[in-house]
Amino acid sequence: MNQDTNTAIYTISVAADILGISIHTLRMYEREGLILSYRKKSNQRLYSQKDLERIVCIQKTINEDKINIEGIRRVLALLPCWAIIKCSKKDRENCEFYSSHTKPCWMINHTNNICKDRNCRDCDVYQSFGSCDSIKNKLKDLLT
Amino acid sequence: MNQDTNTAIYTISVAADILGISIHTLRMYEREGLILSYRKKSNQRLYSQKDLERIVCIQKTINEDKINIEGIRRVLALLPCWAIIKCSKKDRENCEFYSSHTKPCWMINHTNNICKDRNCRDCDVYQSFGSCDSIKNKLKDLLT
DNA sequence: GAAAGTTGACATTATCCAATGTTAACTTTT
DNA sequence: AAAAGTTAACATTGGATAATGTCAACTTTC
Repeated sequence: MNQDTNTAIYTISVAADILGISIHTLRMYEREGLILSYRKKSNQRLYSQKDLERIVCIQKTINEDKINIEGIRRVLALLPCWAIIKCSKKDRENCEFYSSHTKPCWMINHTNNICKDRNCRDCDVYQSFGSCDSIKNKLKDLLT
Repeated sequence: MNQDTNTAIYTISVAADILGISIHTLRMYEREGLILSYRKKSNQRLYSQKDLERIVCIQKTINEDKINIEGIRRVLALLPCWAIIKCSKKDRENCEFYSSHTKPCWMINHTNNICKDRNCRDCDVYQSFGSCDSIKNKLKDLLT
């Protein structure tokens, strides 16, 4: 029985070691809205295998594709979450993200709509970027 | 009777003067796929008022929003042209862009589909970025 | 025919920024 | 109690890159 790739097991220093980067970088990516880490009750970060893959993907985008962090954030901000999780007209009206375009939805505090009780880390929207293929594929799915 | 803002009247040096940038920059933006200039039969570039607005928009995105050129190109590459101009299944199959995600559609040579005879400069897809508001609005229109 | 346009290549410059280091004050884990 | 985690602020560094400049060979406009 394999360990679930979704289970957060690595502490920040272990994750940094595996990835060959510094813990600063991991915290920066999170501060910049590119990743969300799992937090224990004590607020300690933990990373899953899937998290690591996402981070590798981000590194590739920065170092090989040469898109800067602000650019990546804007691309992520284009994910049409409302269509992905199928939120209602009312939900959209109560969503700060729906009329914004500089930050991904998971960087916004949702207090008054369908996302209130959802965990962004587990959400399809956040995970659209996880496998390193373009979010364009997501758009293709959604647009006939 | 006002001059049509779509009419290309400024040569590159005049446009550069008006914008306060060098002609090199204008050519670079074009080489990078951010803009398309009108060309006379002799291949000389001409710019319209609308072109200038688009360029101001690009400058803002680079200098104020701090997205680098590769980032802008990727954002533009996310425009779902197939949904905007409503091309057929066959058109999509014959479209190099549909399965690419690094370049805007207008950077790709269309030889075998609906875009073959279209002028990208006049196309809704290219002009989605013209007014400096996000292409997210375009996605909102398209995704209910 | 002079001025301004074209492409392409190569160089430079000034700025920016991703990544890391360091320190401080504190909390949690082991 | 030591090791490792947390946030926050500030500094540094190395490399990238947006923007210009220049030169060459040529064409078009005026």
